[in-house]
Amino acid sequence: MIPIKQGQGEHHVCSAEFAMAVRDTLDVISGKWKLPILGSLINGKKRFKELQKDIPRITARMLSKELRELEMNQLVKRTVYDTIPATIEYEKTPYGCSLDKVLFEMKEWGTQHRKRIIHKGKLKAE
Amino acid sequence: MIPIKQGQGEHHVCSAEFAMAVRDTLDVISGKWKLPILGSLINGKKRFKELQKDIPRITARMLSKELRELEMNQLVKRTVYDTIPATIEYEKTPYGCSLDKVLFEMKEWGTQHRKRIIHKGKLKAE
DNA sequence: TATATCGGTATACTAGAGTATAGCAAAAAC
DNA sequence: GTTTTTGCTATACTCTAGTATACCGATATA
Repeated sequence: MIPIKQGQGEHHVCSAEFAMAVRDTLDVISGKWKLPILGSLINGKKRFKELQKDIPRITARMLSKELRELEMNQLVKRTVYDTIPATIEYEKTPYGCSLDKVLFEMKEWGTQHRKRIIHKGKLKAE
Repeated sequence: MIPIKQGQGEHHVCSAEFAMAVRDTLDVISGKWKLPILGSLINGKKRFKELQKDIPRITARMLSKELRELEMNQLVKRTVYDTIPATIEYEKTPYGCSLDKVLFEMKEWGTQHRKRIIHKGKLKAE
């Protein structure tokens, strides 16, 4: 048995809290359709059917569900206009924009990571 | 029909590429155990059993699987020492540390988001 | 001989995320 | 009438992430 030892880690609460906070953010933006939806709303307000047309292959069920979650997290605002048939608009809130910094960092890292890893055939080239 | 219209969004390729890059990052760090593992490796090298002890309730199967993924993404390095029984050490790579900026932003946002949302009873208080 | 340790793998299961399809109410256009 | 539009919901399914449990070979320890 070789004496390999070094930094025999006490593991602090800190790390668990860190993980929780990161996971909270993760929960808000993960799911197959949240990013496409937020992406589509960058260009301004959109109605339900517009979002559907904008996001290929999304089902009404998923669009509805994800919009509801985004709304609960206050990233998206839903406005109902009393027309017939009902007009309902979705838009990114200012708070939703507070995520931009996070998303920007993730985009930067993801971009370079793809370049780095793609050569070894790990990521789907698409 | 009320003429509600404004920013009739042409939707660019840009947004899809953005979503892809963010998702690449998401794929690397999501999964139930990746953050706890990276957290445990902050304190230095660890052996398999040490990680198991450090991360309550993780199964050998998941630990092994997640470590393999982290290794494929070059965030973690696996070193085999020719002892008996074999000694195997895992450690965060310098490249793994390049994620720190992203994780920091996610932690910051997640922390304030929990404070913001918890009052409305959306997040599990834990 | 039996048991423990190390670093896992194999097999089978469960639960949750996502899909597919049909339908609804109310009015408008044909 | 019948069909179309809007913004969804209900039901049933599939597929994948994660869990539970047992086991492996080699060696050391009792």
